[in-house]
Order: sequence, then C-alpha cells, then structure tokens
Amino acid sequence: MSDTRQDVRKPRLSRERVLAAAMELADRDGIEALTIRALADHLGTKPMSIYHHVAGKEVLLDGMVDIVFSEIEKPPAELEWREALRVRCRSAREVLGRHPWAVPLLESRHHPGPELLAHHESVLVTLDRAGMPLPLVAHAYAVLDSFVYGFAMQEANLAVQRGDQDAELAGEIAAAFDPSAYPMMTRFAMEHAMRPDFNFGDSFDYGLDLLLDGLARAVERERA
Amino acid sequence: MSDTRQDVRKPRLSRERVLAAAMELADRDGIEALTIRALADHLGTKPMSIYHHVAGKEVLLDGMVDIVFSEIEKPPAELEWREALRVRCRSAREVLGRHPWAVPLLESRHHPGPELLAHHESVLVTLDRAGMPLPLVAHAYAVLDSFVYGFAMQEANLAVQRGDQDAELAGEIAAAFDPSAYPMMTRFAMEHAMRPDFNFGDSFDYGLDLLLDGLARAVERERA
DNA sequence: ATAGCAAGTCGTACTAAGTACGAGTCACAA
DNA sequence: TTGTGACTCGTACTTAGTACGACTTGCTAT
Repeated sequence: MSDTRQDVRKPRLSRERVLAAAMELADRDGIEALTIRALADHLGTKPMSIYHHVAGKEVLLDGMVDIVFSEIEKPPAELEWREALRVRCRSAREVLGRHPWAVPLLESRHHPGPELLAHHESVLVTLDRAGMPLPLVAHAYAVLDSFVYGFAMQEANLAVQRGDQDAELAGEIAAAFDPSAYPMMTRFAMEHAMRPDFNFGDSFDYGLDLLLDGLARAVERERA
Repeated sequence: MSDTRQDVRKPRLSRERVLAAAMELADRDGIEALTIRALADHLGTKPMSIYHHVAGKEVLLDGMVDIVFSEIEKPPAELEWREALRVRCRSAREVLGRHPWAVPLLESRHHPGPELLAHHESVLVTLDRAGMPLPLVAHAYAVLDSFVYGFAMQEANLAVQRGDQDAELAGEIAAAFDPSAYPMMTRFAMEHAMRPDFNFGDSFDYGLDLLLDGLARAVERERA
C-alpha cells in the first residue's frame, strides 16, 4: 500500500526541471506572469521547494538566459565567414522570437553563464578567421549584436501589440490619432505597413546583408 | 500664525512635477528603485497623493518614455538626409545614455505618446525626402532603429557593469573564467578591449555609417 | 533490517510594493 | 461665509519574494 505513488505525480524536482518549467511559463504567459508561486503550481509543488534548486529569482533568470543562448546556433566553422555569421544571426533572431521575454534580459544579466561565454567565443573566432584585425573585430561584433538585439526587441514588442490589438488597442490608437497631424505616418501605414503582404520581419535579412556587405568591404580595404 | 507656510516646502504637486521627480530618481538610483513610495518621499508627499496626477505606475512609465522621446533631436529639415539622420541617431544614443533605464521601456510601452508620434513622423519624412520608395523606407527605419536601440541597450548594460565592477564583479568573472577555454576572448580582451584607449562607444559611429552608406547605395540603385 | 544522515519539501510569517477607499483639507468664487 | 472641486493622505488589502525551521524520505553502512 505504501508504495511510492508520489513519483508518478512528482518526478522529483531538479534544477533542470525548474528551469524548463520556468521557460514554459514565460513563453506561454509572459515573463511578468513568472512568479515563484506560479512556478511552484506549474511544478505541482510549493514555493519554498524551488529554493533548494535555484538560489533565488535572479539566479533563476540567469539560468534561463543561459538556456536561451544554448539554443542559438553558433556560426558553423565549415562555412565561409559571412555565411556562418548569417546562420548564427538568423538563429538568434528565431530563438528570441520563441522567447520574446528574453530580449530585455539578455544584456541586463550580470552573471554570464557558460553557454553565453562559449557563444561569444565562437563568434569572435569567426570574425578573426575573416581576417579582421582586432579593432575591426570589436566594431563588427558590437554592430552585429546591436542590430540583432535591437531587431528582436522591436519584434518582441510587435508580438505583444498584436496580442491585445484585436481587443481594443487598435481602436484606441486610431482614436488618439489625427491623420492630418501625421501625414507621412498615415501614408506609410495606409500604402505599405497595413497591407496584408507587409512583414516587418523582412527587414531583418535586409539589414543583416547591409551590415555584412559593409564589413566585407572593410575587410577588403584592410587587405589593401 | 496660520499662514500658508507649506507652500515653501510643498510647491503643489502636478503631473509635470511628478514626472520630473520620477526621471530624477530613475536616473540617479535606477529604474528598480523607482517605487511609488520612494517617489513620494522624493517629492515630500505621501504615496497616494501621486495617484491624483498619474493614474498608476504604468501611466507614469508611459509619461517618462514620452519625455525621453521629447529630448531626442529630430532630424533637422535643413540638412541633407544622411546628415540629418546622423544627427537624430547620435542624439538618440546620447539621450538613452543619460537615461539608461529607458531602453527596455522604449519599445515595450503600448501607449505611444505625442512626442513619440511626432518623432516617428519626422524620421519618416526624412526618409521620404531621401527619395526612398515606401518599401525601402520601411527597411531603413527598421534597420536604423534596431541598431540604435540595440547599441543603447548594450551601452546601458556596460554602464551597470562598471558600476559594481570595482566591487567584486571583475574578480568574480575572472575567477569563473578559464582563459584556455576561451582563447580568442582572452586575446581580444588582453590585446584590445582592456586597453585604456578602447572605447565601446566608438563602434556607434562606425555602425551608423555602415548603415547609412548601404542605404545611400540602395537609393542610388533605385534611381537607376 | 535499521539507525542515522543528507537531500529535499513545505507551513508560517515577514517585508516590500502597488493601489482601492474614503475621510479630511484647502483655496477660492458667489 | 459657505459651498465646491481639487487635492492630500491614513488605513488597509493584495501580490510577490524569501528567511526560518520543522518535517519527510530514501539511501548507506552496519
């Protein structure tokens, strides 16, 4: 009778299970819904049990960020540098699209995890083998990451917008909006951005190529 | 005896004073230190008085974001489009440097204020007068803002790092850091990033020119 | 088998923060 | 002088993070 029936319902907590559940919750309900109590419910436990596997909420967030980094594809070593960076940047955008809550966290965590470090290393190696001198490596990395993070940030926000848009936001914005006060915005929206085939995301590849082209030219100039 | 002595200490609350005080607090102590109670103390009032001038904390943040936008210089109409955009992007970076807490908020607020709308309008007008067709306008705006916001985000984070770095963070990172596991990162840090004349911010103008050059070329191509 | 221990779980309770409610105050106009 | 509307604030409720310490459980060495 006194068999271990609880291992069916409670497969024992662990740091991994806690982190995985936290990611699920954040993906599904948003980062602001990720509270220790909600997480405990989601895991079928009580709040304080969680603290035996992660030291606190900050550490939990650090762990989640490192998992996000682990999902981003590193620049493949066998590809030419531009192609390799394209792969990693596209992957970064896609992963951040799956975890929109992560964007503001990525750069604001002070405790880099192992995945983050490994990721940085692999990108630096790729820039190095492109033939860039260190100052150019620094520029290239700063510029590419700014673009990727910034773009992901805007996309994350658009996603949220769309979420409550159907409800009232659209009407609310339109109401507070005087078309004659913002003629160019109105034209832009009417003739382009509201068209069904408009897709904000298309600008990602456009901007990425802009940057990679520019960097390639800079590498050429270095060679001269 | 019963003169109005309190108007010396309490110049009467107002939406403007509340917002200004909130900006001060956020700039000085960080956004996480901006609580209604702390704000009330800063203003010499009690928490609930604030709610007569702003409807809640969300609205307070919306208002702060709009003030930040009001501080960003619009692209001057009298300048050539590239130069005009350079002015506005540099200004945006500088303003976000003064208000690092604003970066994650900028894109996550759902209620655009009048300053934000006016700002967007002015940038769109500039892109239009550069001779870009609407699809290119969309790309240009998305790409430039991604870069500016992303860069500001990274700089904001660096500023925080430097804040507690002196204390223990530097040693902490170095301790958890195995140079042989990350050879390229180590080389990059030693031979470039830790040098006294290295300045992350220098990459801003570099990236901005990369993008503006690319966009100018695209405009040329359109003309053909 | 069993004593004992380490790992894990959780009930209770404290603190910080946002804010609803409603009573009080104050300046000014009629 | 008195009524009114704008403003102020004391009290208290709610949600969240988490410290403390007791309880439970499964494994190990006898």
